[in-house]
Amino acid sequence: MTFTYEYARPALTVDCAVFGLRGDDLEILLIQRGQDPYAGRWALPGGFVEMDETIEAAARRELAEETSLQEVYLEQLYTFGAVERDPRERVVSVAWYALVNTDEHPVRAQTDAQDAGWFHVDAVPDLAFDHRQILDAALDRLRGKVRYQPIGFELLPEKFTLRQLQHLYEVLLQRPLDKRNFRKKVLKLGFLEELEEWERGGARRPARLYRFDRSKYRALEKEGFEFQI
Amino acid sequence: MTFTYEYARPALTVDCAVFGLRGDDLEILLIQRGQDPYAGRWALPGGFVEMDETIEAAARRELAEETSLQEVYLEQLYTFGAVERDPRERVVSVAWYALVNTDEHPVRAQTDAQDAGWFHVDAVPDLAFDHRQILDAALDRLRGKVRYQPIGFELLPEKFTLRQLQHLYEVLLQRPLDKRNFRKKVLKLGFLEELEEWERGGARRPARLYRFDRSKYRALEKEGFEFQI
DNA sequence: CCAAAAGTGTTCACGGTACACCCATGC
DNA sequence: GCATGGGTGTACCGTGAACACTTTTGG
Repeated sequence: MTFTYEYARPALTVDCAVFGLRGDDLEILLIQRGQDPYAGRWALPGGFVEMDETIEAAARRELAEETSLQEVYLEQLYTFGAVERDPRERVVSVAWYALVNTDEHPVRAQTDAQDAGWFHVDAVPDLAFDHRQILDAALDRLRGKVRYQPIGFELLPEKFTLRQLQHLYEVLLQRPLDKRNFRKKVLKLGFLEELEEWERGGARRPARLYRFDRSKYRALEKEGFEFQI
Repeated sequence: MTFTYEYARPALTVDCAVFGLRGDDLEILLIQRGQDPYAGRWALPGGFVEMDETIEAAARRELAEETSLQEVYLEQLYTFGAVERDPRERVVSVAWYALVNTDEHPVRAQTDAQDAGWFHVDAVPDLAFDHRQILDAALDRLRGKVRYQPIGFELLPEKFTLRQLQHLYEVLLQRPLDKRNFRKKVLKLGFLEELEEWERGGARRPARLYRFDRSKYRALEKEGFEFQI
């Protein structure tokens, strides 16, 4: 079956830059392409938009198909439409970025992908298409947005220590933060729920666990409150 | 001539939310559609992306064709891809917003459009498609971005008074600003060039003119400087 | 000389930053 | 008991906010 139109149309795809925090590193999820063009090359997960799904649904479907990720934080980044960005034909791609907690979201290679894996964002191999450019745009967006929107929590487990949260900001902002000032500031914001639970397993004093309270955040937001880290 | 593909493809369009400052008001440029669907309805200027142009080029071309605007500040906003957003068939639209100085950019209706006109952003008629949603997203973006990026100058003439600049921020942020504090702050930023020229024609004391110094701004930006209003 | 907007400084409160030590736990 | 990271408070400085009068011009 084929489809015929009066005017030529670009193909429409989605691509996803998926970020995760692993130990001390900010990592990006890549798949190794199984088919031409760029067979064998690493690339962002993505694929064609179907006619009966929104573009966001297409992004989620491709993530699930290629990497088995589900229910991640996903936000539209930018649409890339250079004429020659795909060597086969004109392809316009709506890029998204996703944030996942690598503990709660294990990843495995699926259809279309030979392999899938996490790479330190500073040690990414040559990528297919213009995916390097997409990745850079996603990193810029993430680093800018994390300072005034509570998206960093998406990279952490549901319950986390203040040390983990501080470390996350240090990795994203690429500068050290003062422990006492960070704690004061973030607790004063008023949307962290202090739990009666403590970290386990380390050879040291266990740290208290906190949880991001979305409803409290939304309430504060409505009152015109703004934060900045 | 027709074009045939193995898989169905959405049509791809661009739509532009063009903002201008007119007197005391923030206005949006609309065209009145000459053809179905929504013939006679007001809409954002826009149209189909051609195969040999980038999506940004498509946005600029449509603006020129429908409203005769050229060389405006243009930035990608968001891509709208709801399945039923166009009653004819599946159409995905890359939305852009533009900022123009209404004095230096007169507007007139061109091809496809019966008419073109400026509307106060709080008095916009029913719009075609999902253009109301696009306009709201553009307004949010503009109001957010103007606070920490020097895009407001795009709405003013090249030479402007501090009064005009303050007024611009008051209109965009929808709150009054203190004259003395505003002047102190904005002059201290260091990227306004104080001219030896003065306003003309008013029945009052003429105000000094200033100019936004882009190269000075870029230099400050490189040093890690950030502003916030 | 009158109306209208231009232009200008100081005080105060708050938040950001710098900075060092004791405490609790596991081994 | 010792190593490791958890947890805490204070002093200073710079920025943001509040606030009112004099000056200049055109008519």
